Amino acid sequence: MATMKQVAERVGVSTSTVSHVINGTRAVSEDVRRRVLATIDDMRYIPNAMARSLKNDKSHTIGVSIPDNTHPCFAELLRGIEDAAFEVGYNIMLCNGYGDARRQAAQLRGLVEKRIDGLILVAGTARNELATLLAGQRVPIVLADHEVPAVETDFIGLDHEATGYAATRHLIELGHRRIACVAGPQAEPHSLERIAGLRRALEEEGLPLPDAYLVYVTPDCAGGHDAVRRLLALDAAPTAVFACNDLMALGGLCAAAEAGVAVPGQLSVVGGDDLGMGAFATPRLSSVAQPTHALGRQLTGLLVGRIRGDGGPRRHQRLQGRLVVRQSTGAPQPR
Amino acid sequence: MATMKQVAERVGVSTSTVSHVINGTRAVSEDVRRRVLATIDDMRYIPNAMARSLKNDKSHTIGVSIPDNTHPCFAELLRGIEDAAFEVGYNIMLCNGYGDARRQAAQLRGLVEKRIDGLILVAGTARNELATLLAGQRVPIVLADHEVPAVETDFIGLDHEATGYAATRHLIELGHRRIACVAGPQAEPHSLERIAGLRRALEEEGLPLPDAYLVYVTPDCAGGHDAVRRLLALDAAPTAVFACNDLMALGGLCAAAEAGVAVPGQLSVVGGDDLGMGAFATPRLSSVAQPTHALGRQLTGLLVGRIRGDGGPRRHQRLQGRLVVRQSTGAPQPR
DNA sequence: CTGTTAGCGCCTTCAA
DNA sequence: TTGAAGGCGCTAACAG
Repeated sequence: MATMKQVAERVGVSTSTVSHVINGTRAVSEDVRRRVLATIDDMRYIPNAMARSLKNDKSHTIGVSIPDNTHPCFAELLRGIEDAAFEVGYNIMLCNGYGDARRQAAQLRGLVEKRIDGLILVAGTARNELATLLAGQRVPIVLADHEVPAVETDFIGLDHEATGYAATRHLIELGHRRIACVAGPQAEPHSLERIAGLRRALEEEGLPLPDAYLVYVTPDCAGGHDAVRRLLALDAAPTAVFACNDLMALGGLCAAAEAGVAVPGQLSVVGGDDLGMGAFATPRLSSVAQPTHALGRQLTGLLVGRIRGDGGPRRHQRLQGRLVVRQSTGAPQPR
Repeated sequence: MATMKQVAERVGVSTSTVSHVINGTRAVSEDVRRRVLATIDDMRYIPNAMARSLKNDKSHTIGVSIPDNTHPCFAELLRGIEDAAFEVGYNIMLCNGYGDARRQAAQLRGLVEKRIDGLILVAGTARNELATLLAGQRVPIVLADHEVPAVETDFIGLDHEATGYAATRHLIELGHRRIACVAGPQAEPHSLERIAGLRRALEEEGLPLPDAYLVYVTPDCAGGHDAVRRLLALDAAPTAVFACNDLMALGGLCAAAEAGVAVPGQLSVVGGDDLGMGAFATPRLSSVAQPTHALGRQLTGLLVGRIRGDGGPRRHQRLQGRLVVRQSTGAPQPR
């Protein structure tokens, strides 16, 4: 691969002249300029960003650590990040942590070695283990959607509590009083926050949440299927279910159909993400849409600002979701 | 951030000694070794991989260019790539091209500037425009699932023709004779290949494919919904549909339900990816599962091999899918 | 067993 | 308008 030196030799000028032509950083005679440019083109010279980075201590690369890029929510977040990063000339290095603290630590270490300018971190389940690792690094970090207690830095997330509240409120207003909740693993902060919102809505109306109505499963279709199957088998089955995420809601819809339970006639189901395919489920899923893509963009904007030296107070913000009513929720049927 | 020089000064040795204890590349007295290590720890020194790369001309980073990380198939592919890359100590830089040749070209240029060691490229729709750009670069490239006519390099993809054939064969064996196809955009090579497989199966049985039975739409749920709605409105509606991908199949299921058409009673639907959520659709979707994760791993393995200097003949291979029969397909109902 | 030296490719004063 | 030279942080001969 051609280097700047080779280009310079071929044109018969010094490397500093070539450098200045490339970066437009000082006046160069039109003749030389033209010849340098022509030679660059001819030799297919492409500047070495690593060498450049070594000088100015900026890699124009940001690290992104998420639990799993395959999950639709993270995929959307990642997309928002990539979009915004591209616009401002940054590349992203992707790491999937899978909630494995050891793996995540190894990855972060690698990213720091490669001198990422900043990090967007979705800490996932392994968040506490990361605190020590992160402390004492000079790399700007923006926390996405998962707070890390011991790390004091910018945070932008979704308002999961409000999401749980909005979904439950919707069910209550339809007239439901026997409302159950399908939650992800107990250790998952999001589920916990959404459950808190549900509880708040329930308590406002003096409605109970029996233990049997709160079921923890894996946060995917299989988990949701399992949970709703169990709920429907209860003596006093619920008339409505709030699933903390759409994947579980979709699984729940499947379980209801297989049990011969009409949705929304005998059971209302509301999800919590508004994934694209939920809109085409049978029946079309009501859910609380989250501004995931916007979250990615905002995180990136904030991080790049910090990299460029924006001081300003630590930001701590939660973006609001929006209830989307479709066909999986309705008034409870009188018997 | 601490540098090697600072560590060396503090210990009272030369930088080369520090370098050698870090890399274990020559014998160092146990005493010095211990002191160096302690100081590294103390100063929180982390080697600068960029400086290292500048010397040995290897960044241990590979570029991944895909159309859209949000699409479940690409998400799964990406995951396979990241998994395999992590295992062999490589990082990945992700770029979403969105089928925009200009954007993709800009991204690839950026990746080359950052001196990626290799590239995994899913060329998407913009494949021809990339040919010139790629030619004349020394960067090893592995083509994933989309061949690029003018670029002669390794290729591993999925056997879309066989997928179309298998899905259609399944419908034929169930007794269907009026089989329609929901295809993605006409320009999309995958759809074309899958349609070719469908045609082969149809022709073997002397079955026709009327123009009205081949409908091109956007390759998502909305497209599939639209297509099936139109197919069901036909005078001679099909009794079975092969949707070239699962998203369209899911949309089709939705359209059938809304039209009051029983699946699989009055209409069989088979998809072509076997996304996770298809297994929990109503009814559970029959599909042709694709080894997407394995594809990602193989691509990475191949690329890393090339980076390390594996000669060997150019590889050109297609991985086979596997029909998964669930509940959305059945024998046509006699009337 | 350890240090000195010469770059890797680029940018950037300082001189001319 | 242009060049020479030093250095970013690290590795790898080459000497001791």
